Amino acid sequence: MLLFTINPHSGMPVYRQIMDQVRYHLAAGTLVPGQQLPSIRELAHTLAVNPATIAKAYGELEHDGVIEMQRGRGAFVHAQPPSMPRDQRRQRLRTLADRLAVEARQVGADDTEIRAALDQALAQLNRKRS
Amino acid sequence: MLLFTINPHSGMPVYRQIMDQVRYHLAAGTLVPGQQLPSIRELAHTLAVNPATIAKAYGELEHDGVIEMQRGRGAFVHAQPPSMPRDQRRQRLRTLADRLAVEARQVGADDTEIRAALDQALAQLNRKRS
DNA sequence: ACACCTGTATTAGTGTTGTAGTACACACGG
DNA sequence: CCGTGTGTACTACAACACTAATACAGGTGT
Repeated sequence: MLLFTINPHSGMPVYRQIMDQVRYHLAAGTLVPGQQLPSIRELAHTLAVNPATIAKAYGELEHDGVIEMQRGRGAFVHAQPPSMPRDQRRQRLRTLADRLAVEARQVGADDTEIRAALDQALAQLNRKRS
Repeated sequence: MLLFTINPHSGMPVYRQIMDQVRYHLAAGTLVPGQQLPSIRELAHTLAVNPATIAKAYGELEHDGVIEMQRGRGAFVHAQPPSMPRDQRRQRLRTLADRLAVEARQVGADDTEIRAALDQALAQLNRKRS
């Protein structure tokens, strides 16, 4: 199964597209803790990009505590997901929610529309999780 | 009243901090359609940055239809806010909501926490609006 | 021990971003 | 008409981002 696809002309940097997709699949449950990821070289080959680009994506993900890399073995999604202290998590959530709220208001959306969009996004993640 | 404050060492570009604050105040109702903004030079002076930096922020905001600039007169928030077609707005909201959902899951938040954070963010905007 | 897998480090090139400086052009008010 | 406000256009430059190329080093399995 092909887990990743990239668009080199999308304007978004390749390494970031990789990161986003790992995060997405993790949030959706397509990737589970402990699971092995494609090796740097393998993924670089199938996506036709330089290994250093994948290495950068994986390196950042490791720095964020999302995945774990072992020489000679490969890359794996971290066994126990990075758990934030509740307070710090609350603050982070507020930052993210503020951003959504402001940008949504910007396009003229009201509270109901915004909540509905969030509900749909959460529902889709939960559906894939099953 | 001082409407803007910036942190040159935050890592986030100054012009983007300006943009975010204009958008925020607009969403919160602190800035209302038609209202005049501080001039490029004036704001540049009070924030101690180069006028071109403010010009860039204002320029982008104008390109996005948020504000309107007139030579010799000044900058004003656009009279009628940019209204998107419903479909396009729905799609945009989903993109924003997806991002929030994925990043929130990343820090281990569950649906209830996420919804609560959004409710708080919306409540705060509505409160200032009054 | 060896071959082959893995990630790591270093260097470099190319483009873009962010800010600054400076000079220009239009609009208003005396 | 002229001075002073305004936004605009241009160049320059340092910093960073992104990707690539290449060589290195540790782990695994036979």
